[in-house]
Amino acid sequence: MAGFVSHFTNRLDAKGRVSIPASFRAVLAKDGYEGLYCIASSHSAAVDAGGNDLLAQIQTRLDAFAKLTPDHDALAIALFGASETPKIDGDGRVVISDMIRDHTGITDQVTFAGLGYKFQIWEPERFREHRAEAAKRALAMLSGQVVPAQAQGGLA
Amino acid sequence: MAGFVSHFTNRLDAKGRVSIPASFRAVLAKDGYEGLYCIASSHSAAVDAGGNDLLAQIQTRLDAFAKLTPDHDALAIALFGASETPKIDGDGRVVISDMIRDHTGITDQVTFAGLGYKFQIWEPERFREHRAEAAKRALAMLSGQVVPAQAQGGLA
DNA sequence: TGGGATAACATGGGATTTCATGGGAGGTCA
DNA sequence: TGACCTCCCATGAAATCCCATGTTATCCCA
Repeated sequence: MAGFVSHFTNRLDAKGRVSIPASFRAVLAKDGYEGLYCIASSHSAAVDAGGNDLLAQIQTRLDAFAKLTPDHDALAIALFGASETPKIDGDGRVVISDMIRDHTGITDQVTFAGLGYKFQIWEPERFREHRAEAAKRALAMLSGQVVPAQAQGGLA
Repeated sequence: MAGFVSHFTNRLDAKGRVSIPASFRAVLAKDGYEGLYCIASSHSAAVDAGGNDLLAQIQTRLDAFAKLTPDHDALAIALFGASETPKIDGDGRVVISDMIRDHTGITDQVTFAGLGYKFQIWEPERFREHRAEAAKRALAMLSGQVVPAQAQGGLA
């Protein structure tokens, strides 16, 4: 399975719910995580979302520090404090929380963008801009003008 | 399960009680600990809280020193002396003790912040400040500017 | 290959449950 | 006897469940 692929835009209803794209739900089901794990992206107006795979990435970052130390506490607050685990209802929908609205600027529509091991939640217009920008960078990278950074880059 | 995730702010009632967020109660129930284990954080104006998982971490710290030694005694007094095990009532509430008020500055509202294996109890305003600070540190840590301390580092 | 039958899916809304919060009554300890 | 602590019930708001509907994509058979 290719993971979370492609992008979709769905409407928010009067109760603040959106349908998660069916293909993304299928990936989540295979991953085995109950519900959805969401965390505000530290470097863009998007929210990262996924299941156990995404959670494992974050846990790995935390495990580099010993528990009960100031470093571990600070990192855990920064990561888990900016996280949420909304439930997915029987129809495959989640409610968009205030935290997500604030961080993304979402009002009445939501764009879901697949990134393989996770997907992102965007306000549609901002996603369009971000995507155009990303396309430029991708072109530069694929043409060899940018050298891959060593692992240890920022989260996500 | 991701453990204690996200953060919530609840109001203290006239009797000094607060509701523990339902999602945190669910984690505690799964953990199997009866009640709640609380210990003042040694490095911030917060109180660490959790169940068996937190208790095990503390025990591990203690086990690094041989029993019957002055070091072990001192650490045990420091740790357990700053601890409490408040009861959780039938509605999922606990009474905020004087020790917690003194250590956190809580007056009429309480913020619960998830850190995975434990959660912290904060005075809302102090939590906001601490979180902003933690976000900065996290960025530095994740970008590799801070070297992870080896497990077994000081309790700080 | 065309086109109708079927299934999947996003969306809307009513009904129900959960949850945080407030307050009363009985019990306990000093 | 009075302050405090449990246990229990009440309530309003918010979250969740469940069913309905229209539209689009998929399937199937001639």
